[in-house]
Amino acid sequence: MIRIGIVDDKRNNRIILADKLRRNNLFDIRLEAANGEQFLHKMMELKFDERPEIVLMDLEMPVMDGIVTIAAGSSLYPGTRYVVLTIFDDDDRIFNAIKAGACGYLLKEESGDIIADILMNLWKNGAGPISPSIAYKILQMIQNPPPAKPLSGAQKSENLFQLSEREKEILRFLCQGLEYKEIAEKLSISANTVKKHVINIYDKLHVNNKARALHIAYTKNLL
Amino acid sequence: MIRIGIVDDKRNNRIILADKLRRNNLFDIRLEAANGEQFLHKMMELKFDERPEIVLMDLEMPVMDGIVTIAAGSSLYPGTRYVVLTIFDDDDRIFNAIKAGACGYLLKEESGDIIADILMNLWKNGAGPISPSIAYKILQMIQNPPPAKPLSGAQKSENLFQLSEREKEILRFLCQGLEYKEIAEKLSISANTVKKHVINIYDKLHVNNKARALHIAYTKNLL
DNA sequence: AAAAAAACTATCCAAATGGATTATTGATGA
DNA sequence: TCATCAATAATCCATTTGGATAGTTTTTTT
Repeated sequence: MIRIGIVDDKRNNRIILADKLRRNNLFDIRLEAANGEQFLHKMMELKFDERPEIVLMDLEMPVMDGIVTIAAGSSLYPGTRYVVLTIFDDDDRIFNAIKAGACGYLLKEESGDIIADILMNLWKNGAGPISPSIAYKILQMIQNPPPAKPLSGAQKSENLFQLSEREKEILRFLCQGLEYKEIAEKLSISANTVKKHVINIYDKLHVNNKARALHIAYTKNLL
Repeated sequence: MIRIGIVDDKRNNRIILADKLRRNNLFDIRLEAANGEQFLHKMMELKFDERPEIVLMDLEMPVMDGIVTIAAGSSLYPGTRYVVLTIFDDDDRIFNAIKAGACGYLLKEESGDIIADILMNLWKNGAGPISPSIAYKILQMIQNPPPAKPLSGAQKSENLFQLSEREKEILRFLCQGLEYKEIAEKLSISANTVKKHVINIYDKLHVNNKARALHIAYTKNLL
């Protein structure tokens, strides 16, 4: 049984999808959530070996958008793979999702059998479902790297989490292991302010402690 | 009819592949070569509209290696697309081949039908053929760009800090943002013990807080 | 000029962390 | 066999952190 998570804001969609998957006895729906916030929260509460191995993620959601959710989730819980589920075959969004850490995408209309097939394949071979047009975009990206960028691996991830300049600055200090009051001194502000910034950063990254924030910072190149 | 070229040093491979392709009447094998040198020579002798539109290129060849051949060929004859055919799916070579100008990458074991399908698709849509498992590898390369390796030799920073197995284990949990008692639970030991280990880790890394320890862990690949 | 974001400051409180010290057990090695 | 070391565990104590809440002041945008 493959442990599956479903994130979609429409309750009906979740039910339909869960039904499709339950039809053959290969999938165990372990987690349902109506938005990213809820999803991350539920993931946190699950033990490692209870977390879904594959999460089907809707992109069009209120509260916390699917791409941000994948970015945060794939950093925090690398044992889980994310497959985008969407009604639109919109290359750009899917491409962004993939950069955020998704390993494939599926259209919602696909039949239960096809979805089941693809998920099985993902689980067995680690090969995610990727449409030819997406694969081609990826290729082009490698062959023609975006202009005026150093070809060294580090590319700035485009402010996926909407951190302000000040927040990024403080995140960098955090990564260096400075304490609130040390950062405060460096910036000539109060330690209370630093703390407030840090809490705001945690909110934006959807985490609740320094280690997790740094984990995202390092793995998503936020520095 | 799509004009095809096949470059492989094993005569037998060329024959098998040509047979696979000839089975349906879509492909016209125009050029065969046993190595890069020979391939480029034959290309030169052909008129523009006789040259293959797609070349299937083995990588493992004597005299002139497939990657160099693609690099040269794609410069000299941009009207021809190159698809790498190989038995190995080794990340570095894929990456190099693609940088050299290959527009797709196929494993030799793929069935004739699949190869035919993919080539047709390449011809019609310009979308390069990529086996799912290869596509996934490319994805991963994009998602985790290989860290620009700083120095030669001692890449395998073999336990530079002399951490014990237990300590490394605990360091990994720390990086995931777990607290002492969560780690304690996972390992079925006391939180006090975890704390002791953490302090020992700090000693070995010569740091005095979590953020600095994680900084070293991430930047020195201790995970 | 008004409204909306960012940045700044503060206080209270609970929880987590770090440091130092002491002690038992089992495994490894000289 | 004796010494050492890794792993285990506990206690005391000060400091740091996380969370909630409530403000003020700049800056930016509309």
